[in-house]
Amino acid sequence: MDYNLLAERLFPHITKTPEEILAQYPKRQLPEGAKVTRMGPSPTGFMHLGNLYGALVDERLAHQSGGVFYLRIEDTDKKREVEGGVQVIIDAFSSFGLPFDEGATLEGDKGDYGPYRQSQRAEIYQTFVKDLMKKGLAYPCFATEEELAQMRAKQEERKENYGYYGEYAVWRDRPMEDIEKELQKGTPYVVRFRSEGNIEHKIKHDDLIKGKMEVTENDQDVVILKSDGIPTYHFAHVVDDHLMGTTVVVRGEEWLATLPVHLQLFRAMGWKPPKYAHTAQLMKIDEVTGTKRKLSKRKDPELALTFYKQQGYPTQSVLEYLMTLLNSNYEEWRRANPEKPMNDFPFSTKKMSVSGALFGIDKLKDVSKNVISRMTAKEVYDEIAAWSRENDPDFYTLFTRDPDYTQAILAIGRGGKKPRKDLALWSDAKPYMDFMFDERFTPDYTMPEHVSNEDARSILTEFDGMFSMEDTPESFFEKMKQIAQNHGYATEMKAYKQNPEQYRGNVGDVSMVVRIAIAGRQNAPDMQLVMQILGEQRVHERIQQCKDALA
RNA sequence: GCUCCGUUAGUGAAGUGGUUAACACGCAAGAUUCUCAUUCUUGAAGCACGGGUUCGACCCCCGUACGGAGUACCA
Repeated sequence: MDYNLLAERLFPHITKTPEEILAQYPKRQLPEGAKVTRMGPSPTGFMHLGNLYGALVDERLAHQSGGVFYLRIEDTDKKREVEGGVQVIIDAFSSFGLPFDEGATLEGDKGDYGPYRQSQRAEIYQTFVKDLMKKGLAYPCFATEEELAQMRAKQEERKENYGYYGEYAVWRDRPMEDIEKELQKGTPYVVRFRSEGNIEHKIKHDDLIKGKMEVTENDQDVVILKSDGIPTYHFAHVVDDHLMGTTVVVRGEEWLATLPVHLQLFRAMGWKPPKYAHTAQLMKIDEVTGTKRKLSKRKDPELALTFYKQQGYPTQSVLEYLMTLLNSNYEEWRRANPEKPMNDFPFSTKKMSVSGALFGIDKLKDVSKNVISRMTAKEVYDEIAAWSRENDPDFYTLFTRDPDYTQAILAIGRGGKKPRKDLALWSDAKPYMDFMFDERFTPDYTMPEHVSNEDARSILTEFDGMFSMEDTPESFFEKMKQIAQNHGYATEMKAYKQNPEQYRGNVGDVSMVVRIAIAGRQNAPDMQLVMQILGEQRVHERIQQCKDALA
């Protein structure tokens, strides 16, 4: 068999040599130890947490080492490609603030190692395939889908390993005449790699996350070029990551199974493989079976990145939470350094979980409360405004009507050592503060159990006469005590608890009556501040409204 | 079927050949606060199972079970 002849017969249009292409991708000039990572999503129109999870690892590894983080669009499967898919990818990452140094952008490519869309690299891949073929390491395969299915069925029946290998690799050593005959007929064909691997052999692999392990050598003649002339992931990965100078490949552990194929291809090409970091699968609890399982794009649309934006999770919260999943010592670091930017954290793949990570909403919310509590009122205001504009236009109108007013509300209990942590999502803002807007003020005037409506009215009347915008929290509470005393309520909690029968209630009840009148509910932030923000007029109005309702 | 990976409280997770097996979320109780939100204290709850190696194993080895992934002209 003349392999040169075969290669020329199949790839007459490929005139470049591998050397010429290699020359276009010079070694990157980077400082010692700098890592080059890449994000390689497919434009399927769907981005999920797993993508972000991996991207965060990529981004941290690169930028922490002074390296490069780039975006490569892996659009080798036309069937799954979705219109606007690239836009979805770029939007998703930019909204989470993960900056790519180079790669595909909406305006085209940025950087010297492109093109960064695999669909535009057909000639490059084919050049290397042709070269492989000349060396007898690749061959065309004309097996049809039906033939492959039959092969599989036979293997199942015989309880043999599935796949295209050994005696099943029927096109592996066909004479040129057979090939020529199929070509004449115009039969579609793929190109397969000629594997010399043996499943009796084990390969040692040291994974950045999983550590040392042994995998079985690959004996399958995998497809490297599909019938449309576009490579499979396996081949594109090897060619691109070599040419583009990737030093660390971060990908999901589902790729572990094909690692032997990739290692084999690197070897055949005469290239040094990158380091690999296989991340644990992001899991969820299946609602039906109650068991853990890999999150699925089809079944779990709620795990799309867009879901979290719609629900109103701050992007920073999602990132912080993912970081806690990624590196278990992150939380500890965050407690010690509450003010530092996340990127100051020394991220390490060694601290990553080797088993699955289950995404938990409760934990996310906890992280989010802390994240939001660290923001200023202005920042929170801007975020809620942006969120509600998209997702709750009615509330947006109210919320932004008087920015100073709204921000004053948001400023209550903010800053200081023990900040309030009322908000986990931007959507929490509405129930938290809606009583501050007259349009949304829907009071529930149910008084505490042992406070009669008459008492309540009397308390309110007295308070109405005493209230002053000049009050401080201290003077306000003094007034509460005074009213309590005048009505036979205990002024001290302790005194009341010791002898509850001696009082009609306690100062807490008095405050509660005022709170219910002003806020229309039993829990609200600091009343004195709330009243200052509402203004004298509305305080009086609300007290009157409550008294009327109780009459 | 075959290959590979995994298994520490409800969840995430640290960790070591000899420990009272961290920590966080959640849960429960209590304290503080006029309510709530905070904050603090305390509590319940764990090394999948069976062998072996060893003076000693959660940790090392071998099985079993369970879970996951892959086994495509998808990535």
